[in-house]
Amino acid sequence: MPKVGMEPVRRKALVDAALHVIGDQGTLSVTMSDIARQAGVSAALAHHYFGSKEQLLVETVRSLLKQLRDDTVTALNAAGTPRERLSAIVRVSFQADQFAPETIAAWLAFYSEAQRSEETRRFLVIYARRLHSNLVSSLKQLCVADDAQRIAEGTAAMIDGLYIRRALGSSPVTADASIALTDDYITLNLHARQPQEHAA
Amino acid sequence: MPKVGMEPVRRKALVDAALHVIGDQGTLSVTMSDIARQAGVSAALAHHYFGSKEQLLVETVRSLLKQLRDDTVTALNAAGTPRERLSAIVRVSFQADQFAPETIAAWLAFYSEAQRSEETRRFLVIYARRLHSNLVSSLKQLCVADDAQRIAEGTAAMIDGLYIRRALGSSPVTADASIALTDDYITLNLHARQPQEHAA
DNA sequence: TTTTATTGATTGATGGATCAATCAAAAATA
DNA sequence: TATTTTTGATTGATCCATCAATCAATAAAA
Repeated sequence: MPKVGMEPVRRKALVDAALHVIGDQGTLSVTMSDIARQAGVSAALAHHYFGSKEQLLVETVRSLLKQLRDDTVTALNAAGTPRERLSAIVRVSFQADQFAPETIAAWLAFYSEAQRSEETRRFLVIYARRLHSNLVSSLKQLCVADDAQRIAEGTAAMIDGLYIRRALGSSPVTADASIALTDDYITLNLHARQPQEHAA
Repeated sequence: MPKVGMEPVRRKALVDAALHVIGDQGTLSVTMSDIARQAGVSAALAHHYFGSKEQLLVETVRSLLKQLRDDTVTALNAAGTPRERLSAIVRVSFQADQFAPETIAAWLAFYSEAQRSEETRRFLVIYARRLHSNLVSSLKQLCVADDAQRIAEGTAAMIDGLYIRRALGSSPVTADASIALTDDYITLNLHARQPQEHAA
């Protein structure tokens, strides 16, 4: 069995498995065995490569975050105008894999974990900052800096809120509806505060 | 010791203790011992009155929800116009005790739990529906029904989102700022879609 | 043969649940 | 009023399952 160079393969498999199982069960209280089984290896091997469950979980948030960042970068590169960039950011947030119930359940679990794990909180704060910063960056080209901050704050909140409501699975919040709602919010704000701006 | 009629007293003490401990630790993975200790009784007594940890947790969500409902009813009674009622709903969501870090941590933990516990999800769905319904009820007097639905959806999402961002404790989301942001969202929407409405 | 990969077996700790045993107030009885 | 009986309240001790973590052993490269 043991081909050399398995480490990166196993690490990835385990992180993916963790994400899968966590999303499926909706909690971080999954066992190392659950994760290992999903990855097709023994629990002992998971410990061998990650040292502890906590470390594996940390790597898992990191991975979740990286995925989102990569998607965002790609989307931003394809967008031309500032307004298009804003829509791109919104769209990425609600695109298929991010908005899948299991993915949201995993995010939720990590948000809860952030209350305890300093490292997890750090990662989530990074996500929040990045989203905010991306929004502000485009908004500043469309309105005054002060408004840009406010609109970014509201947009970010709405995105996160739509996630939560989706997690409950109550109201049929489709991805498209979520995108429309968030995009409308931006448009509304820009039209309300910007008319006199084109003079500058 | 045993004065008769302790049951309601103990139940309340245990539920309050559960809320306290859960909010403090930010997770439902608190032990019955932790809760019982906080309530000043033995773990065995908690089992005696609630049968299981799960049941105690369910009663705890119920209590959290009841608190919010009572506050909302009070606020709505004090509000006159539909627009005032909307602001009242928003204000209640961010009022001191609801917006306290421990309370938010508890909410978050329960949202995560809803992925597993059918009963917990039921309660949270009720909360979501009630919020939505309260919003729509007032909005319909200020704009067309179709818009009312949409605005309610966005408002609810923004409220939930601001909660999450507060939970992270990153950006300094004060209660006042949150109220302003949400209220602005409502105002903006009403002004944007309503001008031609006064003709009807 | 040395190194890397891998696992089954084992363990220490934790925590939910159960239960037999107290304790004291209240009610019934004398 | 004094005495006995009953019952709710309460707990310490304990059982049992789960789980993270460790380790010694095995198997396949190199």
